[in-house]
Amino acid sequence: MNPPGSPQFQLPSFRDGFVGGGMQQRPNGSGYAPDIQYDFPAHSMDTHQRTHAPHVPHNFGHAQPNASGSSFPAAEPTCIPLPDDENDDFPSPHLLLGRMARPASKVAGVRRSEPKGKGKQKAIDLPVPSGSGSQKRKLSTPTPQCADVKKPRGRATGAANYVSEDLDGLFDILEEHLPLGGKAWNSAADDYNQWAEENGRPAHTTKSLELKFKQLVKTSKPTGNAECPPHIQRAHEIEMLMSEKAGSRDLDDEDIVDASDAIIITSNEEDVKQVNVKVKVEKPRVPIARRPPADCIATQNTARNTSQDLLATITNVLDPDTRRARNEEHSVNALQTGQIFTLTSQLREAQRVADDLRNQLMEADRQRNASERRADRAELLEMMTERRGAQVVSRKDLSPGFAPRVGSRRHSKVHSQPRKCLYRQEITYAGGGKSVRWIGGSDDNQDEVQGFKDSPGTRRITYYDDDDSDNSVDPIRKPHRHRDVSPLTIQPPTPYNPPASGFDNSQSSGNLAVGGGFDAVVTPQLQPRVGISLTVSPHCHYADDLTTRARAED
DNA sequence: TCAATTCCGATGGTAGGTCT
DNA sequence: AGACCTACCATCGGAATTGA
Repeated sequence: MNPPGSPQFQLPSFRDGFVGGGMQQRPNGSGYAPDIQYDFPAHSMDTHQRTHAPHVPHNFGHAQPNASGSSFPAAEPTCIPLPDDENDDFPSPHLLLGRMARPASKVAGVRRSEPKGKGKQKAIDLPVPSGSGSQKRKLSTPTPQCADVKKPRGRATGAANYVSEDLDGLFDILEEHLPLGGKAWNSAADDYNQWAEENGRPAHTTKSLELKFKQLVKTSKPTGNAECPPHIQRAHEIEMLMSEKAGSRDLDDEDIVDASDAIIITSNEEDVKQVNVKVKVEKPRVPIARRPPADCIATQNTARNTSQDLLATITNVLDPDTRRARNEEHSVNALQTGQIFTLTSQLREAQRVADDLRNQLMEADRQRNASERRADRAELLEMMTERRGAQVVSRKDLSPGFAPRVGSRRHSKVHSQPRKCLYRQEITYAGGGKSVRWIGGSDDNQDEVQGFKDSPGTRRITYYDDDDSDNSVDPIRKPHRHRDVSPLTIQPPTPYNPPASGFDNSQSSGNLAVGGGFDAVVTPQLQPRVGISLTVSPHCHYADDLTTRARAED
């Protein structure tokens, strides 16, 4: 027998028996493993117990350890003789367990192709193949090939501190992205670096930006100064937006446990039975309780008994009143959600109808404009035809497929009494666009009667005509007596009916000269009097005569 | 010079997915 | 259901740099 403290008495710990650490000299000299709990006092051990490992049951294994090594009947598993030991003592547990203990033959993960380390160990031990595995680890952890080139620790050379400008730019980008995960942070960091490049600021890595932001968020209040720095305040605001985006918020203790709702668990069996009923607690939709930082937990719950909090939370969850109230709240939420959906769909439908009506209005406006343009062209052709005296040309020949308009506000009188047209007026609007109107009789001052005023920049050009200008070669007429709103007053030349023998019917370009067999150029003259100068260039032998007659002034 | 700041690596925890 | 794997995150400490 070896007294405690002797080398023979020293036994390995249970862990050492499996790990293979063997027997080691303990610094305390006792030889007991420090991580073993003994449930009997040392003074109560008899010789038999003190001889053998106190943490091994006396009937542990196949044999009852015996110093003498005497055998027992084979029927007793405890009487199986032990192999010879060099110490002639109870064999070490690690020797016994080496034969008895076998690892489980069926364990999870045996189907995996190759053994891998867990978590970071895998990334450190094994090279990460490209395109698979952890991208994050692949970036941050060097592979064995490049493990020799150890990245220098500490701050990188040339890394500049954050200044207010950098923080403002970072806050702007974070406020736009509201990153919640790593990918979002990468995107935000890309934008920030792009912004930094444009503004001549140093770029930072994603982790640096994230660390800086979270460092600002968790900045504690300085004692003695109640003013929160603006950048920290803005960081808090952005962090709040992130929480809202994630559909979570911090919960105070009052939100978690309401003392008035807590129930008391007694030893009554009926109460216990009620409590033990399985309750499927529905997951709350919003808000989700978000775990506060560890330091917040430590500071807020320091004085609170954790078990009591847990018990209070459980009892609160299982409270029938609380459950009923929760169900009612869920019902109300569901009803409100349904109403919101209904209103949203109605709003969307109304917007769609409004868009359709707007499109129809625009289409009708376009059609109206096109019709007016066609009507103007038709009227112009009609007037030109009539003034040529070509009565043989019918209207439908001039405008095939276009029916004459009847009842138009602006042109009804023109159509009904085309010969009453006294002059033609072209209106060029300041905002673009142009309109042509034929005015005669009492219709010429229609705008004044209706109170219409020309907008600034609007220009009116009026071509005057007289009823007695039937096919007259003289193109010059006096300005109409009714009004002359434009400094340029031009009367179109009366079409010239060429003789049957070969005059060409060319027309000059522009609105200053129209004619058959000659070109007419009208030049306005404002000094000394308002008038025009008309130059006619005939294409025939009448040129001299026509030029002489046409040159006139009023 | 030194406090503040930044970066990096290490460590541990958590949650979700996969596999047995 | 449980073990394992993986990604992600928080935290800490050391080292280097920055700027007052």
